[in-house]
Order: sequence, then structure tokens, then C-alpha cells
Amino acid sequence: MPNSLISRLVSPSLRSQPSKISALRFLTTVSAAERLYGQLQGCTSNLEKELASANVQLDSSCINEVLRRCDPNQFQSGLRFFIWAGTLSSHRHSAYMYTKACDILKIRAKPDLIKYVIESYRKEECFVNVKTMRIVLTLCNQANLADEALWVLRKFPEFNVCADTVAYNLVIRLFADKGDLNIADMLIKEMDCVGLYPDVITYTSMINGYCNAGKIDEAWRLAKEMSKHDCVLNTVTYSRILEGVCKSGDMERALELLAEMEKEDGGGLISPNAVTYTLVIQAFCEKRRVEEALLVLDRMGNRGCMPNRVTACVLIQGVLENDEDVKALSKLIDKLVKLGGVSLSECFSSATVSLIRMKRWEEAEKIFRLMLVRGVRPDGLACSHVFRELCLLERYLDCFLLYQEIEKKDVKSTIDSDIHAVLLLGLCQQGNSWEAAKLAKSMLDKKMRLKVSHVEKIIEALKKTGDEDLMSRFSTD
DNA sequence: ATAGGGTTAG
Repeated sequence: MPNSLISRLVSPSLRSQPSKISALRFLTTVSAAERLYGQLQGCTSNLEKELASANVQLDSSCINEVLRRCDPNQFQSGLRFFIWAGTLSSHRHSAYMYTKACDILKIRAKPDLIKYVIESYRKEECFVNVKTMRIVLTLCNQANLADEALWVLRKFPEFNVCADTVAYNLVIRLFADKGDLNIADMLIKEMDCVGLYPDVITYTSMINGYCNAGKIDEAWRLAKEMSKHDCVLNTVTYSRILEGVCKSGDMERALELLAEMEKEDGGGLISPNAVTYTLVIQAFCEKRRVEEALLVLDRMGNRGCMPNRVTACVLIQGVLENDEDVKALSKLIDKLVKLGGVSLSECFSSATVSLIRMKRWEEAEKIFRLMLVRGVRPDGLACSHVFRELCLLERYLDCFLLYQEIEKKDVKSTIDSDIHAVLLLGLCQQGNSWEAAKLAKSMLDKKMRLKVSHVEKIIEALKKTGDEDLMSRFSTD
């Protein structure tokens, strides 16, 4: 039994020996987290002061460790710890960490946790400032909790904290995105009463909300109102309205607006950018009016605005869905690449992915192979899609050959470990021992982590082939 | 505060 293979392929959580460097880092993280978690557990009152006395250099992995140690009955302390950590000047939570905290503390499922924590601040007369409240609001934002965010906003006065435009903007955006425009509108009016002014961000959120609700007139009304508060309509806000008009289906009006944006007398403040053009292109493609989408691309190029990956993706899919011939596609790709901003690799990869999504596998394979022949490096997503398809078709050997070729090209990609596992398993089952061994070695080199279930299956498959040579290859390496 | 198809690492 090739024990070394099992132990090396299994997930790290089940492995006993991480590498030396990560082990060292792991230990320092653990000891800091241990101390903080200890404070958190033994604390009877004023948690924040206790935490500060631990005098620990915080980083995200340490914060993560502390949160992970919390039992569900400690989630309140956990949340207080997270909020406290965010208020430190030496540390700033990333968006990722906010999401992570919401996840670990199950805030989406139990949003009342936020309320309990705010109440405990009040009961224990903890020091709370704008920063504290902003962190709580950001959490609500990550968890998409509009009602709780509003509740928090209402608690500001109890701590003698004044809500600022940033706080209002956050809550307004949550309600606008939810489509609850009445509450969002009420909050804007309220800002006025407390001496705050809506800014471009406030207006953009509202306009976006109105557009999503199909209320373009309301969006325009707000856009006109902006100047009253010294806010100037900019490209982003205008593009939002344009997007709304596109969604409403009035493409002629959309083109008029685009022309309006292109006029020079706006001082360039609303001049369309790649996103603006892409929105219009996308709308035309969705309506199967690809010729007009292509005209917008030309228009974009004439103004020196470069298409990007999204523009390319949308147009390529549009052309393919329109059942155009290969010539139309290559003409488009040539044009995109010539305009700059997008590479041949991105275009071909995008075409491959689109075709696979459209279940036009033969064409996808042809284009993928063409890419390799022409020395163009496919991206990770395209590789993953092609490999998955080949495995589904049980063409494991073909897949392995392609895999080897891609390896040589040094694709900076993330081909799932799952696909690797399925391929390895397939090669074993079809008796391609030499190839299986080679793939396994490459996986080991990559320090790839596999699910235990996959490893078990692979070992099982190996037993069936009874290939002693293969066994020895696995176990010696 | 910007669209989308899996980017990184946190």
C-alpha cells in the first residue's frame, strides 16, 4: 500500500507535517491567538480593555484563528473581538476578513448578534466612537443586512456619536440595492435634517436602485437634483442611467445618451469609458443585435477607448450565439487585439469557454487546439473547462496529452485539484499507468491537496490494475 | 461607487 502517496495527497488538515516555514508561522499565530482567545474566555467585564492588555501584534491569520476557536455560545465575544480589532490603528480589516467574520460567526443566519453586541456596549458603558459604529455597519453591509444596518444607524445617538455621510451612504445603498427605495429616499431627506448632504455616492446608489426598479424617470429626476447639492454628474453615475435605459430595452435612447456622453462640452466628466461602452455592447448582444454591438466597438476604438476582458468576452459570446462563421470570429478577435487592452490569449480562451457553455464542444476543442498550435497560452478557466469536458467524455489519454503540453507552456493557471483527481483516476482505470504516474508526480510537485474521498478512489483503482510497477513508482516518489 | 467568468492572499 503506497502510504507515502496517501499521506502526501491528503488535505493538510489531516497531515501531520506542514513545511518548516509555515509551521513556524503557524506557531506564532497560534500562540497569539491562544492568548487573545484566553482573554476572551476568562473575561467577565470590559472585554476590550482586557484584549488591549494582551498586547498582541494582530494580523488577519491571528484574527481568523481567534474567531475559529469560538464556540457558538461565544460568538458575541467573538464579534466584540473582531470589532475591537478593527478599531486599532495598527490594523485594518480587509473586505475579505469582514466576509470571513460574517461567515464564522454566522451573522447572516443570526443577525441579532449585532444587536446583542451593541446593547452590551451600552449596558457596560463601553467606549464607542464613529469608527466602532462604522465597523459594525460594514459588517451589516457584508452580510447584506439592511434592516440591521438601519437599526445600528438609529443607535448612534445613544452613544453620542453623530452619523456621517459615509454611514448614511452605506445604509442607503443597502436599501436601494434591496429595491426598498422609499426607505432609502426617507434617509436622504433625513440627512438634510441633520445637516448632512448627499454626495455623488449617495446619488449613484439611489439612481442605481431606481434603474433596477425600472424607474428611469425617477433616476433622471435625481440626476437633475444633484447639482443642487454641488454634486456633478460623472461617468459612473451617467453610466448607471444608461444601463437602466438599456435594460428598459430602449436602445435608440441608449445610443442618444451615449452620444451625449461623447460630446466634448461635458469637460470629459461624463465621457464614456470601457464599462460604459461594454454595457451598451452587452445590451445589443442580449437582444441579438450583434451588428450594432460591433458598431459600438468601432465607435469605442475611434475614441481611443480600449476594450477590456469583459468587452471581449461579451462580444465573442454575442458573435458565437449569432451563429456567425469562424471568419466573423477571427475578424472580431483581430480587431479587439489591435485596439489593445485585451490579448489573443484572453480572446481565444473566452471563445473556448463560451462554446463549451453553449454545448458546442467540437468547435471548442478545435479552437483550443488551434490556440496551442499558434503558440498562444490558454488561461486557467479555458484549460479547466476543456479538461473537465475531456474527462466527462472519458478521453483521459487525450486530456493527459493536452495537460502535458499546457504544463510545458507554463500556464499561470488554477486548474482545479478536482479535475486533476478525476483525470488521475480515469488514467488508472483505463490502465494508463505510465501517464498516471507522471500526472501523480506533477501533482505531488505542485503540493496539490486532494479530498480524501478522491485519494481513496485512486488507491482503489490502483489495486484493481494490480500494476506493481505503478505502485512502486508511487511509493518511491 | 463600475460590468463579469475563478484570478492572487488575506
